[in-house]
Amino acid sequence: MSSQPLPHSLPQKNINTHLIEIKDYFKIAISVDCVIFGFDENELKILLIKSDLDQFRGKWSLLGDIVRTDEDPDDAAYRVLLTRTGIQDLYLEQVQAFGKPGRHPAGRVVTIAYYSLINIRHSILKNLDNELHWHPVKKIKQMAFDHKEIVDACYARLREKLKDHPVGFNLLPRKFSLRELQNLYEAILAVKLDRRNFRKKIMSMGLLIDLHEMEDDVPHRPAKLYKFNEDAFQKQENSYLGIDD
Amino acid sequence: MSSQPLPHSLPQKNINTHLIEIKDYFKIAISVDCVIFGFDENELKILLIKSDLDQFRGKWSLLGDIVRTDEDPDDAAYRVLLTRTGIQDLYLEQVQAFGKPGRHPAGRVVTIAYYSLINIRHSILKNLDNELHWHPVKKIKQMAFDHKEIVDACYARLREKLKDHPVGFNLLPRKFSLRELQNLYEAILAVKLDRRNFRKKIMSMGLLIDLHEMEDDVPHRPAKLYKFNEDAFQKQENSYLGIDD
DNA sequence: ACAAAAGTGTTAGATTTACACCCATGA
DNA sequence: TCATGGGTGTAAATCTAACACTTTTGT
Repeated sequence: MSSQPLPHSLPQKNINTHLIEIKDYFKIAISVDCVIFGFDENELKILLIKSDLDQFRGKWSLLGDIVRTDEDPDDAAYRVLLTRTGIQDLYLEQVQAFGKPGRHPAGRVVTIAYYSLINIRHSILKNLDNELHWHPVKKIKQMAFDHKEIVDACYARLREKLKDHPVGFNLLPRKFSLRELQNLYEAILAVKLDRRNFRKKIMSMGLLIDLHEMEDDVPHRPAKLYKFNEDAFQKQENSYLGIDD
Repeated sequence: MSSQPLPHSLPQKNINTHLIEIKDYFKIAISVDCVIFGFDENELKILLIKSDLDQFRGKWSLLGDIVRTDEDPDDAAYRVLLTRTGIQDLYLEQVQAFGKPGRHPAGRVVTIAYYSLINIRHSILKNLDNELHWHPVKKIKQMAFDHKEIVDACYARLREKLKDHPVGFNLLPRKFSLRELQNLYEAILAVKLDRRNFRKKIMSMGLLIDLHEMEDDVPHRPAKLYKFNEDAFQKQENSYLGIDD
């Protein structure tokens, strides 16, 4: 917060004000890295791949790729996700860029981190992808590159998001019980929730459609099944933004 | 959310798993752009510069620069801020990357957006920077490049941040009255706040130190002056993270 | 004395939390 | 019939929101 004398040489040219030659700066590559969250066996998991780089042999890394010369980074992230999971329409959100020099041994690579929420059951992981595995988030200790830091940032973002926005549905199958939804919230937020209060809160959001179906093959009283009310959700988003209404 | 058959050609190589040649991808430049917030005349303002690029002649743009080949993007943002405002220690937070192809006329430039909070009075804007101006956020309609979009994203982030974190102090002088602080909150959140409730809430945070000084030269009853309690704030942050305590 | 903003408590309403019993199913 | 989790309501506590008068200063 302290004032400082200005350096003597102010920049006379600037990328936003003058058309300067930027070809000398084309020394940095851009990649995307995806933290793909899934929910299985009451645990929040992320999809990782084994790195073959010497420096990181045996360590796990995120799924990512170089952004092509004419590609929108968002599209690159969607491409990685489609290629690896086979899922086309999924929840994807950019988190932030990571660009410390030295973070990638192949050269200067600035990566843009995304997180994605998918239903594990919908993903088609090919056999040849036997280096792909779902890891419980809680158990991930170290990773290749700065990917642990990226995972931490994405997980923190997901937690914050979930507190205010109903994104959790993207991690569940189309039909789910309130218990499954609560397990999901408890796994992500790492807290225990009161069952009655949770149900009241979820129901008051008005985003569930009662399917009038029951669980099957459970060794106890079966639970009712619901689906997410996409239309009601869209309407809420719009009125929140002052578009509708 | 629908499943799709996998494309036939899975990538056999990947930037995170194999050491691939990335020199062919060195076609993209990285820049940083800073949304510098200041608070003056009870308005939230941002520091902008006139663009001289033909395409954007007369339009306002953010302060930014190319990230140097061996430079951490965070450092590049600090560099831009120091160079332009003369302020060394300031609040800076990365928001996200913007990288649509075609967003910059000089070529493919992916920019990392930051926002910064400064005390306008501490900034030293040099005379030769007569193209630099403070603009009320509310009045900014269009800008050069995709900078309006960047400003919107940074302003949204600031609003969210302010709801839970006491970052507003960075915009005020060291000594301030509760009225000034309330004006700041009202300007950023674009709401009217109840004076008594606001004071109660702020006081309950325990982050103000009563300086036992009064305003001067005001044509009405002078207000007490406070300063931000940096130590108490740090202690709170630490205990929240489970470090201390 | 007047204008202008500072300072200060209380009450109603809304939200959040804590908590215990009966029910439906499969084994 | 037993074990397991499903389903449900109420009361206390906390937080939020609404609201008006007196005080201090400069003019």
